[in-house]
Amino acid sequence: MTIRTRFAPSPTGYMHLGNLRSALYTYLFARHHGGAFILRIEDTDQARFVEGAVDVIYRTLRGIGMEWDEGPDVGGAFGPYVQSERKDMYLPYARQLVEAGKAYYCFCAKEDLEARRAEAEARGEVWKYDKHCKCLSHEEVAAKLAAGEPYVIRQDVPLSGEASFDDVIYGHIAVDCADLDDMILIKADGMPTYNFANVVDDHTMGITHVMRGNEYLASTPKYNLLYDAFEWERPVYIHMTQIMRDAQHKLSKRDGDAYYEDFIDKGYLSEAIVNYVALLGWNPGDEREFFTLAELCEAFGVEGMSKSPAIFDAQKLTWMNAEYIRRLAPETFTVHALPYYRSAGIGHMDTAVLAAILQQRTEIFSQIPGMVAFLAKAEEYPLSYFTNKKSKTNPDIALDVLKRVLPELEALQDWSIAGIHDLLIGLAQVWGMKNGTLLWPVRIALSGREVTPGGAVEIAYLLGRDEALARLRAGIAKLEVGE
RNA sequence: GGCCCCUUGGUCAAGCGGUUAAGACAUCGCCCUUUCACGGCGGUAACAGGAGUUCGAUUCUCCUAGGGGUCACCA
Repeated sequence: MTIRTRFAPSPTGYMHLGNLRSALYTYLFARHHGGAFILRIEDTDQARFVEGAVDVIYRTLRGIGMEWDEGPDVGGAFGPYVQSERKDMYLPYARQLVEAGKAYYCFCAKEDLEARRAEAEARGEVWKYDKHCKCLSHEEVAAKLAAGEPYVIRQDVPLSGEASFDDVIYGHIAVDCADLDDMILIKADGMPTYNFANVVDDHTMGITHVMRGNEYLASTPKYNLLYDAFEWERPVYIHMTQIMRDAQHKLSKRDGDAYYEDFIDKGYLSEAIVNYVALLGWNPGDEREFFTLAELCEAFGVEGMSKSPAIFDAQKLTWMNAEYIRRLAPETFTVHALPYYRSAGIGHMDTAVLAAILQQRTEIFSQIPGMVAFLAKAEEYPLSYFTNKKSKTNPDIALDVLKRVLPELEALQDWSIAGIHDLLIGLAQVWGMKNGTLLWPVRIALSGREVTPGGAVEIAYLLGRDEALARLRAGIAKLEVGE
């Protein structure tokens, strides 16, 4: 048997990380077993439909490399793959169930139901549909139907007995039929409910393994009653955990950083996000942490899936992203960094040198402008920056050093990294001082910052001769004035 | 509230009757060093609680507690 899995998102906006991970696991499971991965769009709720959301789904999945074998835009033998285009196929299936005595027409008005529910709750009872309309005779039903009375079709759940199934991750799940409600299959508007459409779609599309969030765990026995009523073979169920923001709340839309796009915008690498998310709730069984999508396909298995929810740790994602950045070829780093260079006003500077000083220090690309702002524009700084114990320097020493360094640099022919480096290090040696004693004041005067990416040499080079010398002179003037 | 599920350091997480209870992130300290970062070395830190079963429980069972999910003509 060929394994067939599906990812069935609702087009309601951007790609939530929880959804992304569900899609990923579903994809990985199919690929690992040489099966098919199907994309189905669940858009039965037109009220929640968001324009362009389907494209977001396509773009995100493809951008990551998760290609689907069947779906709305690529076709397949089990189409259509958009639920709204399948709306006519559900009612016949529901009628088939009515014929078989596994479902029934219900004419109860919404208001009546709500009243009865309120009564039950007032008595402290749990409301369950009372099968009021199940007792209607064939004639009564036919009459109401003929009269055009609005109706829904409900699943007829046995009053007693046990409904159970075995989940791959959670094991045996059993619930008492007495606790199950007669859920609505077809709504008054003729459209199927999500639950019913899901069962029909999954079966008619030949889905063998249903992978979905564990919020469906408790209702799955009900789904299976439907499969049984149709005499369809039940799929294998794999319920997945949620991603949490903390122990109490799941990662949700209002956290502002629950979306894949949010992280891309902040300068995270797609590969790092996917890698991190894959590890949230799954482990390969060995010590590996870094995986390409292909490696994930190879390593993935349900044995490694966790049954308890995982809390999203932005710090670890950031660490992983930094690792991915460090492993980039310098040229690739530059491709990602360039937009940020431009916005920081240093787009004209030597990208090889920028990469050399920034790549090891960049955790997320959006940090770059803040790190390099001083290169584009000199910043105010206090004299206290010239004091550093380890480098054995203070404003007096700094003034002396800078005054002696300035003419040497002015005379330097070769304004390159090597040229500046050899000159400065050479001077420190000749003058018999620690490298730091000479380099610290120079770097402070050049950058105006205590902490900078790169050292005095790189900064002097990037600034260019004129600007570097100007900043040195300004530093000397500042030290002479003493403020 | 009924029903279902979950519970190893701050976080991810290994473990599947006998371990000094891995590893990673974070954190702390030291080293390297031209600041920071990178890198190297090391430290702190966990089996929710209680009964069983067993020669022996983190591991199996039950109970309690805490947390989550679900009880719609929403998906």
